[in-house]
Amino acid sequence: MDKKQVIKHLEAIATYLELKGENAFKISAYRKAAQALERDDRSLNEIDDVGSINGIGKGTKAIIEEFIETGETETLNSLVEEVPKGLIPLLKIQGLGGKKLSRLYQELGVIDEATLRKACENGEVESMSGFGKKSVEKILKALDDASLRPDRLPVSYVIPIKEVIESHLRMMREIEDFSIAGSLRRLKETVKDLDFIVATDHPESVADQIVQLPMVTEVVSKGSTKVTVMVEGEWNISVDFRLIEPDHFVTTLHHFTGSKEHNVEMRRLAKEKGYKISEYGIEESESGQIHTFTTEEELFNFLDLPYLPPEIRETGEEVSIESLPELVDLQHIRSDLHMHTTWSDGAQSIDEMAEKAIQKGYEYMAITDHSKFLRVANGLNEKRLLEQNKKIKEWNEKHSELTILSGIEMDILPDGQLDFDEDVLKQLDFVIASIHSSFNQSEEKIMERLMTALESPYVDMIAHPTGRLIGKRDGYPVNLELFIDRAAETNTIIELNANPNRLDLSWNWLQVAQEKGAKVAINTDAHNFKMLDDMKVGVQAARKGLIKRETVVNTWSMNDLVRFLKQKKGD
DNA sequence: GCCGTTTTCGGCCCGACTGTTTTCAGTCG
Repeated sequence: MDKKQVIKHLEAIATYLELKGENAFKISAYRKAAQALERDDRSLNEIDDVGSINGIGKGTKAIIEEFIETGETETLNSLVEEVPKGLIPLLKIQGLGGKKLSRLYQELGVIDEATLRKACENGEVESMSGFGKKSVEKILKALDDASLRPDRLPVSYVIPIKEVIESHLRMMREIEDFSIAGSLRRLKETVKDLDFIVATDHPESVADQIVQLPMVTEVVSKGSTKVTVMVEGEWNISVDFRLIEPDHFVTTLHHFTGSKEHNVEMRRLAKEKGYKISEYGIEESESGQIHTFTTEEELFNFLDLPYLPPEIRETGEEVSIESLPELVDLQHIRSDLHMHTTWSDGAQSIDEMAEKAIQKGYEYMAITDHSKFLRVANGLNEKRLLEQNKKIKEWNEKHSELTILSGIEMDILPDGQLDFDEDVLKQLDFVIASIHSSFNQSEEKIMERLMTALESPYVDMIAHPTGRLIGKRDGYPVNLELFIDRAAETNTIIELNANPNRLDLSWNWLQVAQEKGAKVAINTDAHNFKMLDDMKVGVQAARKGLIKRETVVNTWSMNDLVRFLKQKKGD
């Protein structure tokens, strides 16, 4: 029995209560209890008395204890008997909440997708009070779309959509300021929809322009302060625009950046101090005076909080942080240590990549093409690698504004061997080891492969440690505790691969890595120069894990990095 | 269902929009 199971059980109770149309506060009490348990650092065994946790009272405590003891609870069992299981997925349909669904069940006998569809089609739903023609249309459409789309979309899918929308908003003259908000601004790995906050004195006109945008395929709703549209692509995604007066921009942005838990904590804190927060400002409860702000920094400072960047506004715990260490920021980045060129499967030459790195203000960078094992990527053999090495030396002699480190992204072979011998690796400035093959091996075998790389004094960094592609594949099985421990002990750098498909290692494990003293590099793994821009996404992901500037080796000077790498080799 | 030196009852974060109503409940973020 572990904590996750208990959390799931409490959440299941909440969902069933919702379907019963129970009191909303009762439902949220169960959800709060689940969250409280999740947020507690301790494992289930380490918690003496769950009742002592804030948010868990007598009732929930009894349920938790019953569940731990017997693996089930009377509460959920009777709920399951009362409420048909098939109703649960129907809660996801826009516009159907617990109350309405509960009525559909009780009055029409709707118990699952099929019966709901039938009740819509034969006119029963439309004839119910509170429902009408439009409700039926919406439900039917949702039922048709439901199977087409995953619940949440990978961040790599939505970033380009966000950027196109931004380019249109930038051209609208009546918009004073705008920003992405919501979970994309917090850089969740997957998101449900997009939220934009738009400051304007002409909301009607701007709303008219927004619904005319070329990517908009459907207008879901259009009011004086909010417009919701659908954007079709491989998957459909809904996009909200909040149109607000410029004075309210910052408080609205904060509000809709969330997370929900963050907002709840902020409001609680504000209330303690005698204020009331809404998207329109912070109101003094006594006098009714409303404060607005020009930056989010001001807003946080007003409540005596340090500036909390969007990425860390997740669990609500961040609100009680007393002081925040200096987190890594895009401006701190001095290099990119993982990229490819036309020598293997990249699209640009060494010169072109270097040119771009100079434009970004980097002081140094590493060229790390694939090694010979990766034939599909035109991996370099020893001869070509040393040729490239020579070319890079020549480049460095001609240029003073940037130094290129000669590197390689060397495969860790399926049998655990490294693709190059030590006498070759010795001649390089920066050696990356990574796995691109045999993902389906056992965890034991995968760990053997990773350990070989970690133990080699010539391997400086492990790239994309789990091999995952967000929303597409899970990656190979890694014992991350073990991996991180050994990386920290051997001073092997752990990569945060900034490619939005990867974000590997993930922020939550990076946080563990930092605690254990491991060093991190944020790299783009660029295969063309546009991809060098992914650095900003990588930095966001790192901040989400509260990664400090000093933990990230590519914020260091080149001399500091070279010294660190030498030490590792025992020189 | 949880919580509390403004408390053991009556709040619980707050506001907008839709679709259905004739003033608002339900849903959503």
